[in-house]
Amino acid sequence: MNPVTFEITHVCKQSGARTGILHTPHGDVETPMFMPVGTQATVKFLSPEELYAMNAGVVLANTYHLWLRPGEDVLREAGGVQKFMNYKGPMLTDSGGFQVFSLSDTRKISEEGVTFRNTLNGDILFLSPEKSIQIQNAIGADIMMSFDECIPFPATRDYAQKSMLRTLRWAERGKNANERPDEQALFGIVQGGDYDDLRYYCAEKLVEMDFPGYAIGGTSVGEDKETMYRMVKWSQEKLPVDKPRYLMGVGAVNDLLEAVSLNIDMCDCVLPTRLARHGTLLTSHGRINIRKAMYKHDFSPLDEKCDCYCCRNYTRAYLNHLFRTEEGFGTRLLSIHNVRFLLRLMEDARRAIHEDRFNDFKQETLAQMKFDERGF
RNA sequence: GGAGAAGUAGCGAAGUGGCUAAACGCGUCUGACUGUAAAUCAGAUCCCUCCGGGUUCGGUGGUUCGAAACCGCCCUUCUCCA
Repeated sequence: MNPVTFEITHVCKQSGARTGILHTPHGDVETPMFMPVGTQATVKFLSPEELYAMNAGVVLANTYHLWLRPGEDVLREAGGVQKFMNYKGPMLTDSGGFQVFSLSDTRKISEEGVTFRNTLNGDILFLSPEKSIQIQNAIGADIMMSFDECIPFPATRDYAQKSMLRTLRWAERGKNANERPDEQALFGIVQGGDYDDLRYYCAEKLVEMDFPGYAIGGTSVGEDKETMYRMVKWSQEKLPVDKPRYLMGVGAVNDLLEAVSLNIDMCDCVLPTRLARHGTLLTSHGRINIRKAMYKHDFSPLDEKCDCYCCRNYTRAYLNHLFRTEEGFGTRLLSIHNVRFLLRLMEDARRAIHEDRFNDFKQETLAQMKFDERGF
């Protein structure tokens, strides 16, 4: 019995994009959706109450980082990450696969797994598919991810193939290692770089293993938009229609809308919270940096169309002041706004799909945001 | 009134003869950020500019091939003593 199941509720007649419901042990969430990232068992600067208030749904946590601190023993004692951080909604853990990419300076990959140099204290660490699942079982999120290798772009065909085949073997090993299959669902991850046949092959092999959901990895690692969308398109073509599709690490507005067009149901990204910490906010007219002098005397809300706590109560001038004085409240307010902004974008996307007008919605939204050539 | 110390770019502060248009910090301005080693990082910040050029280190007059730096005078500030 799969702990996580998916049902499609509508397919847009105009675009083919779909809405659905993801059923999890911690509640149902509507798709397509955006998932905020809480790497170290906290979405930086946001409380669980704030996440509920903005209808956050699924929240991510990270296997590698929680393994280092506080350690799997603490997570077990706590009764899982949800109890630990007091988040009552569904959660998902990334496997540490992204750290194979992002910590590439300090790691070595072998068939057995990946050796990391602990960036905190220099210790040698070893993460394997089995170990990743063991830790993810301790963390206890509703959805676990296969331990994969997220390869850089560009990568040679030879390397992309070898890595993808190894990621497939790791997926099989991870699946066999899951000790809580009735409580925690494990998703497979499609890799294969920028090579169509590798993407197809990987997806087909994963489907043979029969996962309750499938992710697309190895994107948004520095490639251009066209390449990224191509990789997503290839990756999802061979996936079963009735299983959730998760595009990993994508959160720019235009990318999210493109992902929905490509039948993606779930996306996650650190972008809204990171941008917030750096003073950049998302609005229906594009990105702006609140530190700019032009906002010093601007007593309008961040985004007049936004329904978030920040926009309902505070002005650009006040946020400008909070950022210039480095007051942490400003970081919290912008984080609330940016996360809510993307959640609402997806709510609007779902509504447009139900109304069979997603293509129109996408076009209108992007036009309003005045994208430059590089994108949002 | 006497003794001493100091005046460097928006601010603070290095620099005591050429490698100095002048370190560094702050401030200011730009840009970046996509499964978080990121409340971070990169660039700019005397003026005009494409190469390049033009004016600077309280003021002024000197010394020198060459001065922010050495000398004289002046102005200003600070500390201590009366």
